[in-house]
Amino acid sequence: MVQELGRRDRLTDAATDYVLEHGLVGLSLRPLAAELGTSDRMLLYHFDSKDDLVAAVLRTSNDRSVLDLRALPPSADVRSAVLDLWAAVTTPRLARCQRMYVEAAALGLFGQEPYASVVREANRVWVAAVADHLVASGTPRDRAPRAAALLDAALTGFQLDLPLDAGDPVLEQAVRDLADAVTAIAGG
Amino acid sequence: MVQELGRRDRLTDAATDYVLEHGLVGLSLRPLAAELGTSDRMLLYHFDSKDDLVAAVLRTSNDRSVLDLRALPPSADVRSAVLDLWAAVTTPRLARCQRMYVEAAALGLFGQEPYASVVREANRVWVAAVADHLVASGTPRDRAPRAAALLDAALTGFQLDLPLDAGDPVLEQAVRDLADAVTAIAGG
DNA sequence: CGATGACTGTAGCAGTCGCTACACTGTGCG
DNA sequence: CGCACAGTGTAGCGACTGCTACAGTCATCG
Repeated sequence: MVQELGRRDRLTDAATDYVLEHGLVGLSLRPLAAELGTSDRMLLYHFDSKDDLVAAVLRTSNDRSVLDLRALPPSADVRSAVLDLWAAVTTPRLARCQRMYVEAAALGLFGQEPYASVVREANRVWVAAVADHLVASGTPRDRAPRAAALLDAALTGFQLDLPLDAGDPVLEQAVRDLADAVTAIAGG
Repeated sequence: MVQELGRRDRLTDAATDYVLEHGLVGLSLRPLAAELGTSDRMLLYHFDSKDDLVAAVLRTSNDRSVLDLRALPPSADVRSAVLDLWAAVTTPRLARCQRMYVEAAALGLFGQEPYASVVREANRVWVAAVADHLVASGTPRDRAPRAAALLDAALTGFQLDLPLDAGDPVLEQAVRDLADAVTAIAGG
């Protein structure tokens, strides 16, 4: 039993990759287990229930997101901070995480657990990281929460429409408008 | 067979109410049919498949949203247009529709049909209605699409976080900031 | 009248779901 | 050694899914 302590952790990691690809909604233990080279029996052994596993996956994905976000170097000014954030968030790796976050948040909209509670915490941590990046890029600390609130909401909204009109020039213009808006909040 | 032409339509309406309440994700024909005083057998007779029914429900909900939105009287200026829009969209009746839209959009994120295609169309119509309201409230016509794009994204994002931090003063401040931002786009 | 077609109830199919009972392996510890 | 126990495979339970086959009931129309 010494084996490896990280058994469950490695399963969580692999499961997260799978769910990021396939989505939360149709998620079923048997196909997931098959892709992981194990069985549903084992997943329910290491996690206590499907909800438990889902919660772990959600947290792992969010940890990755926040890690990526905090790895960003400070931007030259607030305006480029927004543009850099948008660029980061549309990176395939981060976009997947964001997509799953949105999915989880949508499920949480109807109060369904474990989504609702995990999403609440995830959002708190994520917005804090966004605010920190804004501060590191020249936003006064007391303005950062307001700016981050608008910025986060708009970014989420953009991402929701992304597959609808990818590459739409109106969308790209809206991102620039958002950058100006955040700059105004930071500077006013 | 003369009976009433609106058979399917009345079912669609009632089904829409049910889905707005219970969400799309867990949706199952039998409980829905029970609440509607019929059977799954009948739902599949009037609609050809569950997907067909879901698409009808999605369209009905969106029609209601857009109808409500277009019923709004023009606002005094762009800034109050945004605030009025936010007020309208947080109305219980409209909030439910928006919530389901977000859920459908999230499902569409993974390319799942019929969500993806219906949501695309719904978004197009909705954003157009938002743009029209901005124009009616003093936004120059050529600025309206840009303004509506940012406004819609931010509103959607706010709604996604609404159950997380309802009544949060930061959120309310962010709405005012959004109003200023849209005003800047419209006026610049 | 008989026939046609819209509509509905019953009953069930084939499949999937999360989850569990049970037997088994291997390893470490006394 | 013998015991305990983490980990694993097999097999299956009961519930639920979308959907369908089939047999009917009615009003309408030739």
